[in-house]
Amino acid sequence: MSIGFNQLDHRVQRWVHRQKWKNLRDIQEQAIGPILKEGSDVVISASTASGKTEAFFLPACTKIADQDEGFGILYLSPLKALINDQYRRLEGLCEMLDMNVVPWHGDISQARRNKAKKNPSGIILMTPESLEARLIKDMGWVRRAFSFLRYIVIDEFHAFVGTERGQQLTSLMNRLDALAQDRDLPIPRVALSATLGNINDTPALLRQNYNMPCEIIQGKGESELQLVVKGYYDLPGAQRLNENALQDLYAICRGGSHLVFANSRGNTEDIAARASDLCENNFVPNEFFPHHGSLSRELREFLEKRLQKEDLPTTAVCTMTLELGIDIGKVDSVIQVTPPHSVASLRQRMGRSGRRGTPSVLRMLIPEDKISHISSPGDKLRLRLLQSIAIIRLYIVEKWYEPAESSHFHFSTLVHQILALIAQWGGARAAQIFDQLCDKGSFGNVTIPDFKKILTHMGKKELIQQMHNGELVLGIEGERLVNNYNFYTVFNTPEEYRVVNNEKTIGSLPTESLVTKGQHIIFAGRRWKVNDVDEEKKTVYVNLSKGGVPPKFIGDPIPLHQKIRDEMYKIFNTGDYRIDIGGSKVDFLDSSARNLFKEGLEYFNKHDLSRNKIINENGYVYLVLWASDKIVKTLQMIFGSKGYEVSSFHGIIEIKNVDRHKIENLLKNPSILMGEWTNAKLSSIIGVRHIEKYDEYVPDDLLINSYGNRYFDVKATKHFLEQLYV
DNA sequence: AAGGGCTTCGATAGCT
Repeated sequence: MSIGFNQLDHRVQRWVHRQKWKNLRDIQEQAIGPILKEGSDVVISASTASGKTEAFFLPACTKIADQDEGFGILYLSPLKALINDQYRRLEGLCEMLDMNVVPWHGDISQARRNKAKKNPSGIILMTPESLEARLIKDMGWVRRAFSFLRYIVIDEFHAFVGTERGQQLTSLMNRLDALAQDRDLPIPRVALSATLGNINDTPALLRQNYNMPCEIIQGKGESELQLVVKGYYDLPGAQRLNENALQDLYAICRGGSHLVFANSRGNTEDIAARASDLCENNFVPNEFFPHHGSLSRELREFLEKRLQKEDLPTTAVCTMTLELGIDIGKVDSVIQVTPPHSVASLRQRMGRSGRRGTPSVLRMLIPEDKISHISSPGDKLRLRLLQSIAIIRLYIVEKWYEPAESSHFHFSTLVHQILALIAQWGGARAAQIFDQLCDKGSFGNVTIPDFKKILTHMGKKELIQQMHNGELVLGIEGERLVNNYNFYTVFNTPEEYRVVNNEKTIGSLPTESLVTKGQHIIFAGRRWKVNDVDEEKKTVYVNLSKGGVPPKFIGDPIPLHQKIRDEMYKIFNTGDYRIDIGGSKVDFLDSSARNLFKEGLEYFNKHDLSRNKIINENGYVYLVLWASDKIVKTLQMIFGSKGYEVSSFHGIIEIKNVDRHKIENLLKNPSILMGEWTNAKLSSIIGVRHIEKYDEYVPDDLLINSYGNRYFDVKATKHFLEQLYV
């Protein structure tokens, strides 16, 4: 083997030999030096199943091999399922080293935790929430157990970036550093990630106060890809996937191992159930199963295990629950039904396909409505197809994907961390809290006046109170929040019904889905009749039955990035979507998708949409701007504030009963149209701004600000309009 | 008329 390999502990080397690896992969080789040196943070970025985990653990375990006191490695993961996977993968290596490894999350038994608690050593695998709980409940133990900690490693780091949980995560790491103040250097942080929008920004996201260098290790590019986009004609207003597409999907998947991404839980359920029906009609055993966040853990694990069995044909119809690195092996192909929402998630999904030596295969099935008198310009432009093509081109040609939005304020999480810090220490001074959370912490964009405002407000709401000596302690309401076990999570959890069949929980439904007794529903890929709804116990009882449609699942908006709309416009403007490979143009649309594209392009040209921005049809003025959803939302609010009846769909703004010239004049005079509006002003005319878990404890003016910056962008809109007619 | 995801948590009572 290599020089790097020789630096590994001989027991680690023996483990590598036993895996029958001929040599270490490139990233594994590269990681050895920086990890062993312990003098820097490290980012390891490579595709799924590229050996990232080993790239970290081989050298890290070498380093802590002979340390028998205290945990040497803290592994943090966004998913319990991932912790269980990693535990299984680490067991062999750790046995070889006679090293402890302990999984620690909400589903791990008390007995197991107590054992680890008495004798902390080796590797601990945790969720951020579990670490939060330990810090609050037993800081003394954490201080002792982690006093010889050598590394903190975060798996699927990209899943945290820009989110409330990400803020909590970095805050937790800072709080660990603060507990270990006698160390010369802070504890090295290692991020493992598949997709990082802009990798050079990652070090700053991993550690805010930046008193540690950071090494970046990047895996080689993607492997070969095969790809086809298939188009379908739907009846106008069709709600469910059309029969032809379903038949194709069945024919593609039957007998193999595939992942079908269908965007919504409702679609996922519908497709899984109807593909199962096809199996039944064809007298073959069912091989189609749904996988999403509302299904019980048992059902999900059953499917994950089944996917690992290579000889058993299995198709998972899934949402993003199968995007992250849960161990399911590689599949023959990925099928995307209806357009993806982002390049980043398409990339993530593609990482699931491509067995050893074979290219990854992507098929997109994109239905569009047959044109009728109710068709909107969005239908006529075939925007679903166009969006699919644009995302593919950005992925393959531009090799671009959305960077995570890391500029949000997340005041809700700040409130949470203030409470957590006070609870952890029993009390703290305002200056200390600011120093740790804001100045040196993950809330660096919060100013001192804003921080003071938040503390004052928290006092008013009895979350905290000030002692005579100036120290802050929990107030009555603060005690109530912190002592609820729901406190450790920083994100919102909607109220749900349990769905029960024969005393077994098969999943949960949001209470907003409003299921009623006697209703027939599709759930967990099967058809049921609702026998009873127990409002008290929040339980829905179901029995197997026939017929039915999926219940309503309610989701949040997923805004489309400006770059995707730019690409969509560019494709129609040039009239060519094909990809240039080695000087020849490669077409990846089937004949009906090509037809759909042609129809869209004809409509684009008919209305001269490379110059013209307005279509006047069916009593509406449609603004076809090719702007990001954020800009569209901003404009929609502004037109709304002027009294127009306005809505938007697929990025096209629709205004009812208005003269097109009036609107055109406004678009041509951005400064008049935009007036004195700011993000905050727009946000202040919205009724309810509570989005995140503890927003109700955030002062209103701060909330107006953060809500405004999240959903609107007046500056970008102004800039966009200034470029519109030049 | 029409579109959309996911994650997680402790202690104890009361039972086998």
